[in-house]
Amino acid sequence: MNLETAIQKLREKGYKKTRQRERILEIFVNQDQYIAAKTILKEIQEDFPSVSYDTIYRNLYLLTDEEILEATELSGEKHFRLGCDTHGHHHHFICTDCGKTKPIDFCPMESINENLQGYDIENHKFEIYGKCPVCH
Amino acid sequence: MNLETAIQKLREKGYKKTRQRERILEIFVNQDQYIAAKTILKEIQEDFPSVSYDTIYRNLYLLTDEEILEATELSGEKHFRLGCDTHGHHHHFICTDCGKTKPIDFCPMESINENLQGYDIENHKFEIYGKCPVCH
DNA sequence: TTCAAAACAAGAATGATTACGAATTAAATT
DNA sequence: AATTTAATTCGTAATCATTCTTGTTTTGAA
Repeated sequence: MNLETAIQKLREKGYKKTRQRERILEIFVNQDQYIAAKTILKEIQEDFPSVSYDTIYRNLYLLTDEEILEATELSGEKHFRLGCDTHGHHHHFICTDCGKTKPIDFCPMESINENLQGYDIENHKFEIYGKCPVCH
Repeated sequence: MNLETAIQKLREKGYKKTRQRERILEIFVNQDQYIAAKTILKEIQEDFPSVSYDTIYRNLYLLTDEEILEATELSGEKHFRLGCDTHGHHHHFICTDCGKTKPIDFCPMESINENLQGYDIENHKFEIYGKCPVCH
């Protein structure tokens, strides 16, 4: 997903293009890793010293709802990354040092052969943690 | 894992048997589900009105470190449950209503066939969320 | 240009979690 | 049983991420 596509996607839903929102998107487009909200805040503040957490969170959640970003919880903080829609549904290897990720196409739900009759499955999470080749 | 085994395990490591700690363990021994820290606090307060969060968290983390409990993050709060060491390594179905769990023996790491050469795998998480038969 | 909806800023509020000094308690030792 | 000491708890304050409130500004369409 590139910047233009994302902004177009938002525009179609009636969301406006703002400089802050664009800047937030830029950060994600340039980095293939999960990023914490406070890290985003710091980066944005370089261009807009007065952005508030409110703006950051509002946008991160909006972008997540619109499936432009994906969210996960790492050590008690929500982290976000650009959704790799080219892969469709997928999971991640996540580096516990640098936060960089590697998409994993394998989905356990395809192979699972457990009796879950009577259970209403809504969602699932599969993540592998460790050190990427660079940090290792 | 029963109460006596757990306390014995702690004693061997030099940890003391306290009434608060015993009471926390009791709660987990009697319930097969993930429980939030604040729920534990409330229950303990019935017997010890003056317990503090410090005591709760200190013990929950101690028990988790000693592998008597398992922890996971549900909707922004840490939840704990008794580790089912009878099953060895396993995963869970977690009911998003009542928090009750069903162990899942299937482990995706056994079936995965992804090229992760160069990656140092430390850990993984696989959880299925949904409604259990009772809540469904 | 005008205007309403959307978005933002500033800071306060919330809620989970952690930290800390003083007091208490378990368990080993005398 | 009394003493010792290290672990543990209590009470409270602090921290940190996140959410909320209110007033102001910006965007994009008419």
